[in-house]
Amino acid sequence: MSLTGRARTPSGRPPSIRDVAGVAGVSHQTVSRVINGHPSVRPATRERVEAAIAELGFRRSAAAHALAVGRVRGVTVLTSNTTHHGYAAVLQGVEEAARGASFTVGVSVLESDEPAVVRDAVRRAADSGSGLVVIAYDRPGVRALEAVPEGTPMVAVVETPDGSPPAGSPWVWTDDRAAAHAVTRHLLDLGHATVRHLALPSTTATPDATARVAGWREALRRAGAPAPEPVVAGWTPADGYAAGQRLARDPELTAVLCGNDDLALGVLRALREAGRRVPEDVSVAGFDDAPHSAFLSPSLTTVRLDFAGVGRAAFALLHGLMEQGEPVAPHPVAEPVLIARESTGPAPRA
Amino acid sequence: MSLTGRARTPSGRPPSIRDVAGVAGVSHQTVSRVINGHPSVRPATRERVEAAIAELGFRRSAAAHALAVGRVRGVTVLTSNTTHHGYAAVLQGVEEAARGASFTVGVSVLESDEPAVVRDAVRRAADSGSGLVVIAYDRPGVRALEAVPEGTPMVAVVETPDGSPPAGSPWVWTDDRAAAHAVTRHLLDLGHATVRHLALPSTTATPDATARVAGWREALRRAGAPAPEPVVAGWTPADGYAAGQRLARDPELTAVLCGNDDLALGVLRALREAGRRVPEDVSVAGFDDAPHSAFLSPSLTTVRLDFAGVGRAAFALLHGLMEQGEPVAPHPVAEPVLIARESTGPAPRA
DNA sequence: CTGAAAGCGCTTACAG
DNA sequence: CTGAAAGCGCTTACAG
Repeated sequence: MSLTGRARTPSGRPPSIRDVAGVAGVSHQTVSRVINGHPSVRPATRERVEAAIAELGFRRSAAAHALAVGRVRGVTVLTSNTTHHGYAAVLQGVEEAARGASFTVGVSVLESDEPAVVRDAVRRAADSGSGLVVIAYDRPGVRALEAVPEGTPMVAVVETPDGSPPAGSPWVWTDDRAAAHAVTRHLLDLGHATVRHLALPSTTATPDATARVAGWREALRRAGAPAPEPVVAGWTPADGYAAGQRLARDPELTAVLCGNDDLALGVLRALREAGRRVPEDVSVAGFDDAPHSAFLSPSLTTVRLDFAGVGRAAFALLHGLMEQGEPVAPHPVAEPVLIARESTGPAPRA
Repeated sequence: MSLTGRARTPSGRPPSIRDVAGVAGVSHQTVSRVINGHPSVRPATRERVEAAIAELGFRRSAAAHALAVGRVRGVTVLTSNTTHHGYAAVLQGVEEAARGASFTVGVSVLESDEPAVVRDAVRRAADSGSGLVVIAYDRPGVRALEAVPEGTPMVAVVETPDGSPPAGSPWVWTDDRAAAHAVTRHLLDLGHATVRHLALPSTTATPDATARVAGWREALRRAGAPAPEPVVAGWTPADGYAAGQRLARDPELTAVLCGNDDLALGVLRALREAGRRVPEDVSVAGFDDAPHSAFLSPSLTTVRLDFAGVGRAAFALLHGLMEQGEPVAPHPVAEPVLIARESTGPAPRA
């Protein structure tokens, strides 16, 4: 028996349950019972079968299993992106949990929110017979959510849990609203008259529908501070840099909350180039606590979000859906936590 | 016919080629010919079949197809990590190319280089019947490479193309050696007496086996510069920070080449805290040109590596292997290019 | 507790 | 150019 590959029968193909049955002196049906942990198999029989399995290096054919049962022990993640911190960390969490459950994990990226593109991706994912985790942090994701055929086991990773979840399809989210509220509050407490917001692209027509924008606006309202229009920037450091250059021209600007840490990184650079010191002249806060944020100069005030936890929770829910056929109690996800660092400070005196 | 889900036959299950055959008035075998683009089908027949396919919303069962042909139109990426820039970008490239070829993409992470862990992951990936792309930038990846059963279509993404590739399993790489040589040369040309190197963890027992270390050392040797021991740091900003704190104590230090941009980011922070200015006192260079590197302060001198291109090339090779059964000419991957920015400058005068 | 039969939805020769 | 038969490797009732 080879240490690495699957053993081969004399005929050259990998051993099937029939080969195992032959060696163990039972029917292939009994072999099926053993590999599925069916209770009614005599211990002695079970042992003979297990010995034969080990001897032949038998491994169940995933394809045959899938064909027979009509479903696959796998999850595919539908997402518009695999490299931005939040997305990548959710994917990481899903993979980790799926691996623990011996589930296969697939990835399918949504290149745009065009109906044809989204429909195709969703179809292919659903056709594979696996369960779905769709990351609906953006337009393509939200569209994909809507395109998932009924009956497909799915869990959605969303920013805001409003609207109504498709029947039987649970949602997982971090409390971005509370998080945004907390950072904004932190800035206000430092004496800033108001806080500008550099927003991520919205999932909907109205930017206010996103939890981050809503939390920020609410904190402003409660404090009686003016609420300037949020500016939609993008996702990347380059986007933050571009938006930051515009913001830097505003002499009133003393505090800005960015939709994620990458935007904040770009803003930091733009402000420095414009000769505005952080945090002496302008305070900058991010969102997510990406791995590099603690090491920037100045280090970045942000709010830590447990994206990997979200991914693990999403898988746990999906697993419940697929194995028990019933929704399960959601896995707990860590609360967002404010991480105050060097990039925020007292408002400059007027 | 539903716009989203697969249509259902009256019996409640998705339509099979037999259902299509019934509607088109042909045998299911002819339907199979049509969906596989077999040439010998009368145009009129083909049209009838295609109409029936559209009418029923037929989609071939991936499981049945896989069972019949013994292989799956899919690729699974074996990797120790999915979030670090290089790994994430390779994955992104593979996914992009695979999607274009209607291949499924799976991800399996290697949690450690323990034989049992690696063997398990490789087995499961191979069992799925898909082709394999293994990212062998580190120990777990290299171990996985060795554990792939013969006969499994595979392509390896490696740092250095030495040793011997498993028969019929092509390699893809960027020329890290030349890249490291170029950055080191850049630093030497700026008048630095020598260049320290903060290395990524090695894939082997001897750090010199890695292309980046080799290129750096060669540039030093050619210039007749002393070659201080490389220090193995890790992968993350936190690792770079820790190593940077130690380096910062060395009064001789004027130039450091980091194994990647994340390490460099941490080093930048450590140097600043130690009161050593970049680039006036110490020049710092990275490797990879990660998305944030241009926006740091100072912006980071680095070398751009086309990881996504590597991923696309890896898939192209695998695709050739799986469809033509023969190795194919490698897809071109962009040459590394030196990006000189603010973090490197003339050596300070002694 | 165990086995013989039928079926999951395709493809691969083999006829014609 | 098209169809009837057998098979891919499992699971799901149904008997006993």
